[in-house]
Amino acid sequence: MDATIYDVSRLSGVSTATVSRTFSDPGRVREATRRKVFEAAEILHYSPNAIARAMARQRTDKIAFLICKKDATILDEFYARICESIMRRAIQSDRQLVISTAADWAQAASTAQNKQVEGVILGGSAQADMVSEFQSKNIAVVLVNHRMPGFDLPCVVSDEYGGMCLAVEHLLRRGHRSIAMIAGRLSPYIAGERYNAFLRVMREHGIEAGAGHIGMCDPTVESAASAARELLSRENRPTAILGGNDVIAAGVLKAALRLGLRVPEDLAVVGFDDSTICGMVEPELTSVHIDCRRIGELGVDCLHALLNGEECPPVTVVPAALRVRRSS
Amino acid sequence: MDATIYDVSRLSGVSTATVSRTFSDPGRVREATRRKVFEAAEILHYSPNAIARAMARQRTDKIAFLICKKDATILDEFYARICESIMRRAIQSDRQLVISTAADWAQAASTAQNKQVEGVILGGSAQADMVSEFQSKNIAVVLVNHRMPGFDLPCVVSDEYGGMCLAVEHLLRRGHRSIAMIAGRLSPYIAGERYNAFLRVMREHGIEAGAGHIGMCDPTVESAASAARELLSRENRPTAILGGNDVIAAGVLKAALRLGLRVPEDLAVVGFDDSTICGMVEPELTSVHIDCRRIGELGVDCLHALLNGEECPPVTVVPAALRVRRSS
DNA sequence: GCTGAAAATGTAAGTGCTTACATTATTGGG
DNA sequence: CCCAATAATGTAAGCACTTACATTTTCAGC
Repeated sequence: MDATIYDVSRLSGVSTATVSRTFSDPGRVREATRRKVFEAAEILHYSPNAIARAMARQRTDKIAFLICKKDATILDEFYARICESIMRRAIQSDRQLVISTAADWAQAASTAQNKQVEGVILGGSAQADMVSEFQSKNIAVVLVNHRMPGFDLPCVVSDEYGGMCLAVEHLLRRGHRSIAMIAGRLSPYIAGERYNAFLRVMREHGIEAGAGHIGMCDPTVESAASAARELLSRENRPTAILGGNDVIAAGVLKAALRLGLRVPEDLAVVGFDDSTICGMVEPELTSVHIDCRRIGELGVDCLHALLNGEECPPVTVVPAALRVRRSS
Repeated sequence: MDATIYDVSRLSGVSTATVSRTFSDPGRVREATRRKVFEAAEILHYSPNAIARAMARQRTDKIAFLICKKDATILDEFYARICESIMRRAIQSDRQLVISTAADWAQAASTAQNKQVEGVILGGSAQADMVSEFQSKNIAVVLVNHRMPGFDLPCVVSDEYGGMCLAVEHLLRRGHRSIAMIAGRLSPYIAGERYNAFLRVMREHGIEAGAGHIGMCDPTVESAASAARELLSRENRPTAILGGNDVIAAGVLKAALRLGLRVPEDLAVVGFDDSTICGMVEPELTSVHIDCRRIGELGVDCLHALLNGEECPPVTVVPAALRVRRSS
């Protein structure tokens, strides 16, 4: 049905090899020949068949972005941003991108196994067996927003620790002494970093933060709101609350408003991720900005390097920044 | 490097044809043979090479979801939801999914041309030349959340018109007479449907809605807020405002709160899309729920039908529903 | 105009699977 | 126990490219 390289070869009067070269390495054929070939191709509506090319070349130039369902989806703005950025960068690097959710991890793995994918970027907390499966299939793996000690995988993460430090220091500078934190059920790695940073900065300033300063909730506004209500109805309630992410912070805001507290006068609220939510709520949320774009780009770059046998730093940390808004 | 069908053939003592059948149509080989083959495959870590299979079969079982950048991204929760759903359904239908943004429309097209993709689902307002290009390449096209009169393409859309009717009727029932609408720069099709529905229902109730009842803004909270401020500072300000989507509604909410208006007592606000924003803001937003999940599923099903040469309804309308919350 | 190196092109053997067609094995009646 | 139908398997020709290697052209320098 579609024209093949043979058709073009015949019409243009050159060999199939030359046609092939004309398309994959135009510099190697003489100007005049090239023109003849393109002309014939035009007439026949020919365009190279990527499948056949992949077959002959033994490479697909295809990479995948896998999001682990447990703590992440494309529905999370956070991962959506990373995804966007990966898409863009993949295109720049002349690679096709396949996106998949780990729900179909089996499928993802088989896609990969079937040699359709040369490397994968794993977002969210990947599982060990996944990773080793990929490795055994000789598929390059890069971790994004996650780390797996023990596995020798390049990873690019945001500076969760530093980000949290910024947030806490900001609140301390504003005079807050009684600061609480409400953690959602984020991935262990992320949660750990933030938690440790919180504790350390507090301690550095001579404040011992105990269990009374830590709330826990599901990653929904309502759950966060009730956790906040709980914290805020205690004897000496905190004057500032750090949300594990912006959704949680929004929940805190809600709880505060319902309790008649003014934000930021009576209670300062700080979120994490700097998602669009921050601008939606009233007052706007101060939040720790994560450079998702950069994370995605660097993820692709790492994979690219790996696939080209180049060096690639084992850990890349993308700096976080604090976006101060009206809620603090 | 990887084991091929030949290796398995040799080790198991059957022909390559039988090995092939064992994997692609196990029912056609005898139990005993099948076992032998699987055993050999296990030992050799063999798994079929999808590229080669695609080459031989002349089909890839691959479809694409293309989002048109102009008025949509994966960053829009709306499209993210559709995307998720398409992913899921594609997997169920044993099809691989490629996702792409129309920014790289050229690339998307070439991917498709190269015969890697048998059909595409176009999200957002597709362009005519795109579509005809696909059609000329004999690639099946399904439109999602959009319609293109003149092109004979199956499309699945949400009942924008009906959804808006629900919203307006709800407000009228609540006693509102002076209802305004703030439209963002949505795609012409969507905006049109909603606008017409608004006007019709108003007129049906004997209210002539003129330019004074229509605001326009960019699709950002701030822009929406200032548009709302403008409407609300007029002589006889509206008692209810319909946002073109939830972001806009959130902006309206902000403007109202800043002007000291109570919601819903002084002003009712209704959004569109029923995104997570609705739950984030205070008070929670009443919004028209769009069944993104269903849209995605039906999109895939349509494409599936098309590819199998089956019948497929030219237009599928997914009903919308009103989620009443505290803001109205 | 001749020569040899470099550039351009051609030849043909893969790449790993599917499948039409040919061949062989199985089996239920008679 | 044989036969024909049917099931199971085998043979080998694609599928549309790439590329190592062989051959031919080109052309600068003499």
